[in-house]
Amino acid sequence: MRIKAYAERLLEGLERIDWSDSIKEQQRNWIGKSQGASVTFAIENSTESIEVFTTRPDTIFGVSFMVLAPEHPLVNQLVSPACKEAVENYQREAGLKSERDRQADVKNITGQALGAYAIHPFTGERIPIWIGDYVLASYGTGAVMAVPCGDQRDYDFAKYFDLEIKNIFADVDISEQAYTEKDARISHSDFLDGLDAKTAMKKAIEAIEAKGIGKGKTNFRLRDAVFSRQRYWGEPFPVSYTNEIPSLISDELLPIELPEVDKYLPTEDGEPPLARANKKAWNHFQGDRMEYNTMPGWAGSSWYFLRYMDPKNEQEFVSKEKVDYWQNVDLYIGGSEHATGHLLYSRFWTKFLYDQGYIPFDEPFAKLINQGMILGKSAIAYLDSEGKMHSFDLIANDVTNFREVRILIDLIQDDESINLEELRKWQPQFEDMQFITNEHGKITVKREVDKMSKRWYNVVTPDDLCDKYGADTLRMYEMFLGPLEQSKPWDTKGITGVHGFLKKYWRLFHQNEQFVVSEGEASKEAMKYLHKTIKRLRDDLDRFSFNTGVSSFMICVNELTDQKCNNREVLTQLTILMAPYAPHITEEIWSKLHSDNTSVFDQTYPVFEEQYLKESDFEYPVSFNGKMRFKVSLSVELSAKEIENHILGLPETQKYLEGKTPKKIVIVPGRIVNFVS
RNA sequence: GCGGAUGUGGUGAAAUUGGUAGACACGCCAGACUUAGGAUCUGGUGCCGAGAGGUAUGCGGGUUCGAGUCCCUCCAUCCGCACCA
Repeated sequence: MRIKAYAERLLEGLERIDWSDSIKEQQRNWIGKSQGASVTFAIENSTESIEVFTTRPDTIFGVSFMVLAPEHPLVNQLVSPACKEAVENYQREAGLKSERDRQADVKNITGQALGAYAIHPFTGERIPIWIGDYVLASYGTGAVMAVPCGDQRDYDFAKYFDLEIKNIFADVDISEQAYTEKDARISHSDFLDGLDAKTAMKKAIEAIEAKGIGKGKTNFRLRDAVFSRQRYWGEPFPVSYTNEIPSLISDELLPIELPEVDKYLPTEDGEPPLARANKKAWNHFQGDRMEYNTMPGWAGSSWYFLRYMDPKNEQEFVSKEKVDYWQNVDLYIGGSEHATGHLLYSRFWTKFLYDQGYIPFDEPFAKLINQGMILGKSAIAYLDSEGKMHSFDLIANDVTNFREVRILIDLIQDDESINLEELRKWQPQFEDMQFITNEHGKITVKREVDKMSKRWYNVVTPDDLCDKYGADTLRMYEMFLGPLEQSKPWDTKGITGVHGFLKKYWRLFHQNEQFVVSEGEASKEAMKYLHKTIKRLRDDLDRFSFNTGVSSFMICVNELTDQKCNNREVLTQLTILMAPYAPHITEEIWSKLHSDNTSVFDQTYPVFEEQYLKESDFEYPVSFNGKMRFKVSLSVELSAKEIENHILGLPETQKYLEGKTPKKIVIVPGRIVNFVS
């Protein structure tokens, strides 16, 4: 999949979508755009040449050697007879290491001279060519022009192998390390002398292009992706082979379904699992054999949302009409772990389909919210070298000589100690374990927050809570925990608060276990709180602030309880308002409010009306030098001058002014009063 | 190393455009009703202080009548990428 061809547009599109900075930045990093130039270096006594990519063409006069990746295709041709053996040894060693290992082992500088020389395009100087595994075959051209004065890795390499380090920066000391800033003037560089980096870069590229040895170029870190997997679970390709020549299965036979196999494992001779299927196992078999590879996970995830618009369409993945109507996804809620996988591929596919004219948009998800993960609290116990378990509180300041072992969190009691009886039964290794207990005879554990995972024994399931408190309580508690985007450890300590709230809501409708609501007009106060709540919830919902939404309901129910309000109209509106948050209890209440078999979910959602909130007075906080001292309730009708006069006349004001005349009086009607002295 | 995010009570957190810091809960304290409470209700609860008051949003500075919020420096924690030329 040539995702690289879309690199520039995948970057540009980020400007137009409402995603978090962190995800956008992750995608930018992953795409890894760098601008510079490609330069071709001729090779002494050879018709071959080496192309390099550099982001610092301005430093071309600082080149004192070149480094190729050990796998570079020219290495074998260029190596001198004298260096041949050493080079081959080096290549073999580098080949043994995986790319990951090579990248992990950064500090270890290795390399080998080829005994060949390139020619500097401007100075004509001989430049020794080396190989080194700090140069990656898969990035750029797999070769670099080394400028030790301006690049720390080149500098380290040069120091280690005692290669020349030219200083081409004016007034910069490079005796200890390379100078990687771009703010020095260029020197010892012929036509670039005296220029700043930016100008020099432009001029260097012009010179390189004029000489016909290269051009300005943009490089991307992003790599093209293989679109096949040697796994069972994945969409099968509609492809068959005759004499190993592939051909497409015709449309009317689609879809090709996964065939049954005896095992989901590769065959003995290394073919993918689908090779296990016999002819009859395929719903349509053609040619000598079917394609054995399946598609990767992101094949379907990249565009499934389009299919949702038109799931029964047998002719197209989505009809023009439907996709024109629905357009792209307005809001996508998903985990940030998909930042450089699904979320990038999906953008790529969408752009491709847009280019092909199938869909009218080129970004799949207009707004993205990353919900935080609910984390688990692992319990860690400590074993000494003899296998005895020590209470954590005894050894907390030094655990270096202990081995950590994770304990099933169900065995941890409220005081952070292990239920030892249960522990012995849990796993055989603990059956005869000896314990070094604390003064209470207990073994405490250390708690650590991790992703929930079976291997950490820190998984909690919501089932018990659901049994105990009901689904509504659990649902609202999850919302109440904190901001949607924030990760947090699962902690059920506060769940009784939400449960109590729902009971309090229930009690608004009941007296002595009888359902009682009053008819007639609601009080002004009750309507005010109802509409305050409607407004708050509307704003909270706009911000996806579910935690404050739940608290808005609590405030409202507390207030209505205090007012002893059981007015039918007010409680009906509140119930509709709360239905999305606590669907079960509100539907139950609804059925008590209405005997006509309607559902609370079919009702019109309450709309905020300003008129109920009109206040005649505002309680002004009166501050002196920014410190709030007292409050005074005044009509909202008053002008700033009238407020000032009234407040100046108050005895408290005179007390805090201590007889002085204030330098300045700041009055913001409807907000604050501040005296500056 | 580069980039992103987050730092507020004992705890989870709130404060939407700079305008009463700590809403709403948990926990804790005191009380009521109870044989009992993991039920319900009332009051209190940032810290220091008997009080008046002082002080407080990671540290330090700045802008402002006024800063959790804006600007600068630093620190800590978490996450992503990392020999990318």
